[in-house]
Amino acid sequence: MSVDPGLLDDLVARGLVQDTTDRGLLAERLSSGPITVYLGVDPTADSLHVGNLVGLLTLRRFQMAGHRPIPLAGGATGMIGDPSGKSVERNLLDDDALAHNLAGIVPQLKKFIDFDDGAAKLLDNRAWTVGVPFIAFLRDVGKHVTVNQMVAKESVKSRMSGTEGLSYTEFSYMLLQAFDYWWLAENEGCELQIGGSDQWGNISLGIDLVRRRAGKKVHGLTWPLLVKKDGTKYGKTAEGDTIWLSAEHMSTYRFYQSWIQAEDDEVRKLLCWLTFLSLEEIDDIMAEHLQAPHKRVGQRRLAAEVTTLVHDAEATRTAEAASAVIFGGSVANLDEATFELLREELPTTVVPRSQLAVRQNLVPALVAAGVAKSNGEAMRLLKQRGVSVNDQKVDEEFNFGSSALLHERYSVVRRGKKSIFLLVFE
RNA sequence: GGGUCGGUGCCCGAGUGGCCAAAGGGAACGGACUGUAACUCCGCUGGCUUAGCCUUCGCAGGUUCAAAUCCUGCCCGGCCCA
Repeated sequence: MSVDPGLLDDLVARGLVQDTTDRGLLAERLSSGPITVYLGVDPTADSLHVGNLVGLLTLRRFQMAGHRPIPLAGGATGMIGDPSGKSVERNLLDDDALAHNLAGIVPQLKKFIDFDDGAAKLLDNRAWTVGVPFIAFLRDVGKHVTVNQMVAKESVKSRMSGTEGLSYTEFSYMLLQAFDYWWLAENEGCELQIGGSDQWGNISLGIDLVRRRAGKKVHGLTWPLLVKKDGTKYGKTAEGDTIWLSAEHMSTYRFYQSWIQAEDDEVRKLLCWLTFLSLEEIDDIMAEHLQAPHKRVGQRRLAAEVTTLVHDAEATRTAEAASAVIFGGSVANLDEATFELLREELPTTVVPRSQLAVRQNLVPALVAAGVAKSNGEAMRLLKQRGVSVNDQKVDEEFNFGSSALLHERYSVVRRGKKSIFLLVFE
């Protein structure tokens, strides 16, 4: 089977390479034939988020170049908690939570990788971890690693000098991950582990373990963490919410919008990292974007590509349609079918029609709909002219009379310019 | 272990008995501008049944008409000494 020899150069050009083990050796190995590459994802929540997306797509890039990917669900490591990049000790997940999280994540892992004809393999490290006796682990794994080595890792150093401390449990995390690499090297012929740059310490420890215990030379590659230009972690919307891949956690409309709202300076990088567009195509898009930034060509393409990848083309179409409606003009002329579509995409609150009869006051309605967190905040927003109903600015005197309903049941409530809520009276 | 300084709202930080829901800055949020942008400017930021009441200044008690502010104990951190 042949492989694409340009893979590593492409990854570098996309800015997806932070550190690698010996670059020359890795390049040579990658171009000489298919390699088995693994990416670990711990089930810390029941859905993946954008942070995981970079890794999954990178793994997919390896597959498209002819290599064999192993997405690894960290059922065992997820029970311990990785201290890397974490400033505080984490709560341990119980079995139920873990099973629940795995059930959510595994289908997402499958979505990005092609498993036909054994082209890839999905594994859970519980399979080879939970049954290992403690004494055996200490003898077979612990003996090959010095505490000096472990303490020298940045993730450990920062926690030891900080105020939070580090439990022995989390301290041991890197041994488990190293053990995974060793197991995969022995049993799956895995020769490369990839991950975010915060994983470098864990990956390199695994490489050492494989060399000492199995006498094999394996490789590692990390990409920079996805951060904004101000240095804060990406993966949050403007409102500070995590960008989830699951439609249950974040509607496809909001997912789409979170890319539309990307900053100009970040679009190119996001296109490189989160789409399979070629660099030439990306350059063309950016050139067009710079001609007329207000058209948001880059953001639109980014949002469409990523939404289609994570959800599907249909989700992209409805999100585009919803966006056009919401940001395109007055909401008053929309037909009923469009409202039913928006209903699925926007934060929607169903209000009993009986509330209309009592001429429900606006303030509690705003709180109930999630527009404001408290009556006080609702009052403040109203006072600042920050709320509109069906594109009409309203004040606290406003009531949801029948005149406020479109098609006799819908009211579109906006907070500021970008936050939008739908009320349905039934 | 001893000494010492400190722990205040989302974050930083002022406040050392009443005028404190607590200065100032950052961040967030709303408004103007704009490209669903950046920059800039303005407003605003505990809750409530709002002339008042409730919760909040590390935790638990206490003194006082009144405590973020004083006292006691405890927990946590910085620095110095051992």
